[in-house]
Amino acid sequence: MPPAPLRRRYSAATKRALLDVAAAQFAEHGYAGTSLDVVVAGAQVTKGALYHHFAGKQALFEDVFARVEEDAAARIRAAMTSAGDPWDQARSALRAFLDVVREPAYRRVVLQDGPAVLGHERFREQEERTSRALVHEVTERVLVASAEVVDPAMVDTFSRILYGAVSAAGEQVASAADPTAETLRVECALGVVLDGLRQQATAGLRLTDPVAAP
Amino acid sequence: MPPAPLRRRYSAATKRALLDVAAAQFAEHGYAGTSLDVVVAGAQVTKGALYHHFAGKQALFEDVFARVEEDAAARIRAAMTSAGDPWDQARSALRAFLDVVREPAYRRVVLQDGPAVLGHERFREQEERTSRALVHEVTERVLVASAEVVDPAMVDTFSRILYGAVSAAGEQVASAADPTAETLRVECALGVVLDGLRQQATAGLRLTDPVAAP
DNA sequence: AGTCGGACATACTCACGGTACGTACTTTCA
DNA sequence: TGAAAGTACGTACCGTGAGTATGTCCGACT
Repeated sequence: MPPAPLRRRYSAATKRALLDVAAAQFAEHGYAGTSLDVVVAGAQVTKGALYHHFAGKQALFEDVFARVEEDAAARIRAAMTSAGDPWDQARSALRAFLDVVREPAYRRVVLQDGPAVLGHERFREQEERTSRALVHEVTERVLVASAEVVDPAMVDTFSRILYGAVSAAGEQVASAADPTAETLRVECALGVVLDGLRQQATAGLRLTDPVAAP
Repeated sequence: MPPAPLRRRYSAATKRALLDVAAAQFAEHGYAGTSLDVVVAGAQVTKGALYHHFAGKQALFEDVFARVEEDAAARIRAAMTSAGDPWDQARSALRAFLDVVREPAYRRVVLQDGPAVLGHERFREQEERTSRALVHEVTERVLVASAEVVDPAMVDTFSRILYGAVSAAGEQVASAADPTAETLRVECALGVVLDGLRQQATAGLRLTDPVAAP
């Protein structure tokens, strides 16, 4: 059965087809539950094509991972631009994230399989360029607007902790029986935390690096 | 009462040997990187023994996972009993957790491979009985000591968020170039968050469920 | 003393990731 | 313009490793 000559000419199309099918498979069945035979069959090609475009299963997953993360970050960023006040920006970003984290694809690829497949090292590298960068950005604006003294190292530490808190909040919302109700609770709880920071801000908080400080 | 059946004792020994070897392998090479052939060879038995004691690779991992988590929770709990004030308890528990999370075994088995292998569902079930229960306990004591009104549903939401924050903090410490220095920053950052809560507590915080509230 | 069942051992299957090699089509260049 | 080089796959195959089917030994109970 001679394959359609049309497909041969556009290799970018086959690569995208592979990525599309792989993304759907990884999202639905997870990394371990996805067979490359199924992927290539779904993309109407063979393993030769797959291994021509990707170094292996892990590399394929990494590309899918990056696409999912970038897409999510873009949407959160879009939902954030409107507000002017850093606190409002943080709040709208949180809301957008709580929406994103409810999608099965993001949960499966990024939160569930991501760390195990990529390893902590590569996982963090990937995050650094997308969602973590976003959280870092928002955190920095909030902290600068709140504290009198803000050390860059502390911004990093703070943003990572907040990122963990927000991720857990997202997981909580996503797995709740009533996600809408849980969203309210989560926003309330995080609101209390943020209010706590805000109160300290008005009291003249100084966020210095305890290591560098004399 | 006649002495313990000899048969059973030998059987228990082989099972423990399998668990020991498996724990070491999973901790060092991860779930996917661990071969059952290596495990049974290390335990001086064959696959027949393994599949007699465990339903499969995943079940074996789950037992290892439970052991690692229970061990960690026990150590944290032990480090916590001394202090009397809920805030101090929370602080010492945090410190103990930051130690635990720096161990490769815990990082690999629980944080990295856990969610992917067990799935979110079973992962949460396992957590519920150990570390999460601990965090929930501490959170409840702190909140009850702080707020005038505390809704149980909010305690759950709060503890999950705090758990995520602490986990991220642990990850941050574990992967830092200078873990000791990063520990100081993390404790400082989390201290600020806790102080924020404490200030609101003295101001008469009421932590009601926004869903149930009229 | 039989025999029943738990605790393994042995040998095998099969799915799946990865590789080696061949081939058609395209581009390059003398 | 025609041959050489390179691209973009297809085909056939291998090794590994999880899981299974079946046999067997031996302590325990009747």
